Amino acid sequence: MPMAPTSTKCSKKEVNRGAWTAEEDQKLAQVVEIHGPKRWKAVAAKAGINRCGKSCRLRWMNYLRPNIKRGNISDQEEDLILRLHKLLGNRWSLIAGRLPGRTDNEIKNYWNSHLSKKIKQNEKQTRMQEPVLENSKVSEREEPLHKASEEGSSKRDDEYSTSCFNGDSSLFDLYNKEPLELEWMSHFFETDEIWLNLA
DNA sequence: AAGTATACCAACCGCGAGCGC
DNA sequence: GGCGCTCGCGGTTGGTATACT
Repeated sequence: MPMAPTSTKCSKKEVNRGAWTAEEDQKLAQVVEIHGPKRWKAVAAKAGINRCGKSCRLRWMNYLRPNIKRGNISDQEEDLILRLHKLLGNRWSLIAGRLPGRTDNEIKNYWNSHLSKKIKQNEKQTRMQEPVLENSKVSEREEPLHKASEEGSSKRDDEYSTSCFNGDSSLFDLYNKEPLELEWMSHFFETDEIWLNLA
C-alpha cells in the first residue's frame, strides 16, 4: 500500500531535525500532558516545535515519558535481555515490555553496542575451545562472556548454564533462584498474550 | 598535543499493520 | 474493498565522547 509521504516521512526541508532542545522537550511534554500521547501529527502542530509527529512520538517514548529509567543496565536486566533475546529474537519492543522503565531503543542500542559483541566473542572462544571441552559443562564454555562483564560471579554462571545458553526448554529454570530474585523476575512472568502464545 | 579509531546512543528511515471513512 | 492516515517496530545512520597511537 503506497504511503502518503507527509504522514510517514519527515520532510527534510520543512522540519527541525537532529538533537532536541530543552525548550522543544518542554513544549512537547506540555502538549502531551493536555492531549495525551496520541495523534502525534496534531501534537507536533500544537506544540509549535516544527517537528514531525514521528519524531515527537519517538522523543516522548524514549525520553519524556514518565517512569523512564536511563543508563546503568543492571546485571539482572542484562541477564533478562539475553534470555528474552534468545527466546524472541530482535523483537525489542517485546523485550522492553518485560523491563520496566526501559525503552526498545535503549535495549536495542545496548544489545548492538554491548551484548552482541559479548556473544560474538563468546562464540569465537567456544569454537576455539570446542575440541578440548567437548564433554565439559556449558557454563565452562560460556565463561569468557561473563568475564567480559567484569562482575561475573559463579551464581551468574550457574544461571547461564541452566538457562540462557542451554536450550530453550530450560530457559526459565528458576530452580535455584533466591526469593528476592524471583520477586524481581515476577515482572517478567505477568500474564501476557505473548507468553500465552509462546506456551 | 594532534590525529585517528572506536564506542556509544539519539534520532531518522522505511515498512507493515490497524483503523476509520 | 479501497484509500488515507496514524502508529509502532526494527534497522541504520550520524554526531559526540572517549581511548589510543
